[in-house]
Amino acid sequence: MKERDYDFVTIEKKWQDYWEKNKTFKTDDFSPKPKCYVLDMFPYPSGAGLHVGHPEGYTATDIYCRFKRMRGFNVLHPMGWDAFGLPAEQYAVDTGTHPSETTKKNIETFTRQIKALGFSYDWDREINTTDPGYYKWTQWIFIQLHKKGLAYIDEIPVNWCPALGTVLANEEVIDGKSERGSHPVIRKPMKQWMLRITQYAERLLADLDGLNWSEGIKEMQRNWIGKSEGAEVDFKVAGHDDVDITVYTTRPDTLFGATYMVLSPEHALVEKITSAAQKGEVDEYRSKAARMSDLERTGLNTEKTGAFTGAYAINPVNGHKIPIWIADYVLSTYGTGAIMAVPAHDTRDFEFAQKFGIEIKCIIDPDKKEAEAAKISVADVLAGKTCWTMDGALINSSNAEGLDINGLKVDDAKRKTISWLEERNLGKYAVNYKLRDWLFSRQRYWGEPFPIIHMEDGSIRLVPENELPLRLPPVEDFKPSGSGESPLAKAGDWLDYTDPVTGMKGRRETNTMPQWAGSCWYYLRYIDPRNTDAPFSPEKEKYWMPVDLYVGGAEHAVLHLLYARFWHKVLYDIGIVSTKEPFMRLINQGMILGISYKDSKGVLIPTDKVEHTNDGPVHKETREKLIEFPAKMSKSLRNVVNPDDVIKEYGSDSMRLYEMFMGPLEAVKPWNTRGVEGVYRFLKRAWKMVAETEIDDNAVMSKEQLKVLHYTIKKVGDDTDTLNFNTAISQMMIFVNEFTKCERIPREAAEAFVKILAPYAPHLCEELWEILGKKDSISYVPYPEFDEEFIKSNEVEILIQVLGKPKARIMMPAGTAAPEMEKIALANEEVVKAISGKTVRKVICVPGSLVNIVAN
RNA sequence: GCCCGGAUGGCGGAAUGGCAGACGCAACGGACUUAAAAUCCGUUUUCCGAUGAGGAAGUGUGGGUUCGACUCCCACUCCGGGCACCA
Repeated sequence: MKERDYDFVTIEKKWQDYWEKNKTFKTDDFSPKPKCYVLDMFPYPSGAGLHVGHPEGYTATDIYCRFKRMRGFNVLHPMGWDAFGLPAEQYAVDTGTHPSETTKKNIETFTRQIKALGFSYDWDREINTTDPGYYKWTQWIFIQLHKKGLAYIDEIPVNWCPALGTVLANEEVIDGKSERGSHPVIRKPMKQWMLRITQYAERLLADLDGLNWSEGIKEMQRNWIGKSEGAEVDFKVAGHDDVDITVYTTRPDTLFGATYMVLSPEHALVEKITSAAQKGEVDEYRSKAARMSDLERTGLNTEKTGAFTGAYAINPVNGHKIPIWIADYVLSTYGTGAIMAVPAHDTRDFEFAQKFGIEIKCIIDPDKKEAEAAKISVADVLAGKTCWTMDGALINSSNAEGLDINGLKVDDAKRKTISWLEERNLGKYAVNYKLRDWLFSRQRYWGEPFPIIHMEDGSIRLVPENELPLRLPPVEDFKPSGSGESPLAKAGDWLDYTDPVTGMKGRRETNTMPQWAGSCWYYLRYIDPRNTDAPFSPEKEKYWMPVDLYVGGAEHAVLHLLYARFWHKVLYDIGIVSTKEPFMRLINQGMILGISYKDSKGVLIPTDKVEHTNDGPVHKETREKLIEFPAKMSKSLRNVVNPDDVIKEYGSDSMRLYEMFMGPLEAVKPWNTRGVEGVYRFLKRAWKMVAETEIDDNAVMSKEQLKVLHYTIKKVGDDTDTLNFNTAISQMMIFVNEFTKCERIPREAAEAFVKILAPYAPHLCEELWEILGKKDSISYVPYPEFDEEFIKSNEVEILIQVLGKPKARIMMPAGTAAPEMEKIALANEEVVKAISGKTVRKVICVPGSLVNIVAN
């Protein structure tokens, strides 16, 4: 018996140093082995450091990578930093510290924390989006986008936040307030760089089908792209022969029910068609709408407002004159900014018509079954008292010019109406997307400068590619200019440009790119991170792409993934990447919640105000009983768990194991530090089983031992491959429970166990591997094989049920056929008792499992 | 409002349509110890029964399909996430 303690502090330090010194995880650029590219969403290195949510995904991918290496794959597993961003800039505004210093410090903390978890990254490929050697190529890609006509300047209303003195992106505005600081946000027109992502809408939508992503995420992207099909229909305006108004509708079948038209307040034709009598009212409404923020306009306030223009449109299908209104429930940015309103069959139009007393004309006789299911009275619909948006048969819908859709179902009526409109040149089939072009500039310092010069003749010039990177200039201070321009407007000489040939002067673009830019292509740079002549070599790209597994938080389900896919498709179109899609398989790890407490009134109590008694948690001061429940980790609740503390107490192998043992990777799970204790005990038992037990080189294992050993190899291998880490760990616990019964552990069992545990607890297993007398790292040792023969049993327990209720269990030889099973079952004493006095109607036999006797 | 998830012991969770609750936590009982910690062994879904033998119920609710349903279908409730006047 050897006396050794499971000294995780020493062991973990030892092997982390070993891996670093030996560059154990350095990845070959090319290899005859099959490749496997496993990617983590790289973090923004915040000042707060890592919390327990970060390592969840990182641990999962690390286990998978280590497993794949043992299975003979050439694995690419890199890490880097998405290091541009607002927090470092705001800190700079407050303290004058250059964001690069803050960023450097934060990256050091993150690196230390991540390395402490023993992840097998190839650190030689570390990248940083703020490194000029990296953003040189981000700028280069922008130039390619510009050359393809995908980047343009537009004057558009942006989210202007007076308190921050800067413009915010839509994703940084929550409920009309800034994400940071909750300051009010208003709309202000400003010249902005835009990217034409809408040009790729159809491909971004269609190519989702081939991806191995969860349906939920794909659906979110589909909804975001928001494709709809319908028609554009041209309406004449009475008294304005030179004006046509085009509306977009998904319901061309309801044209006969259109009783008014609505233009968005910003619509270009409003001024032209408004009658003198209505001008005052219309102007007032328009200026009111312009002053309103997005929140006020689209938020909780669903009360419909609008103003009549005094003009009338002519319905192309029946020549009826319908009033034209303006209302802010019609958006200028979607479709044509104008709609035909069919109050009988659109809930928004219905509300509006009711409020303003406009005619509601029913033209669909509701489907009886659907009406009943929706608890809607058909009579009310027909009388125009209730809105009906579902299927039914068209009524009152024919004209003298050959259009008759009466009696048709909605779908058929749509088709027929569109062809009628197209034949007469009154309208056409049309597709629309909710997706908008991407606002790509920020009025900030800490981002990639645009490689753009505004020449004094008004032209726009690209910085020549051989002059990249265009570095961020030093500035006096980082405060926003206040006018909306970025702090770069204060960069003095840096701004000036003189054409070396013509002498024409120009000024550099002062906007910078958004944080998304760097993260849109980082997965490509890892492939060839130090290349100074190209973003990456084509040969390496062909070998490594696409990413086989991408793991990250669901908060990036829409924007990051959509933007990155967009850039990738552009790079595909210019021929520098070989795949249409970057990420073949995507997993979103579930959020880890903290334990929180509330009192009977539901008031949240910070964790440091809680005392644990035998009766459960109570409030330290009031002694009131508290309810424990999981909630998002937050500073205010003081329920944030710091990985450093966990590692200090239990070691990083325990931390890794617990993160995976909590539950399925994709599920939302509450953190419970007591649970770490459980996996820590398991590792100690595993240590004892191998390191403190005599190894038996010549052991002959019992049938039961062989079965547990081989089943464990199979189960852990399968579960690791499918990322079901929690059940893999359970099976290894079962293995330890079985083999700690031995006085001497069979070498074969010990070695196999250390190998299958190695991806999960790599430090411990390297140490155990050394104790087992091995010289080299366990990282590339082939994964053990199992033999099905040992897993099969000669005898199986067959459950005998009567009417589905378990009555007896009988051992039978494996492979007993159904008729034989039935015979044995019916002869069983318990069974005879259970069915006495009853007639056997039917016997169901499932070989290897059960017999169910139907008797009554 | 719409879309997507989810609901299983005191807790985290496990179960190709085939023995619900594996594995772990917590709790309780025991061993070791002067004692504690650590460790080891055992018990633990609920109810009836005597604390036994035994029996009944049970996977959010109500129905259905099936010899058999946590699993499939229909309706509903609650919780979480996303979107939100997109015509």
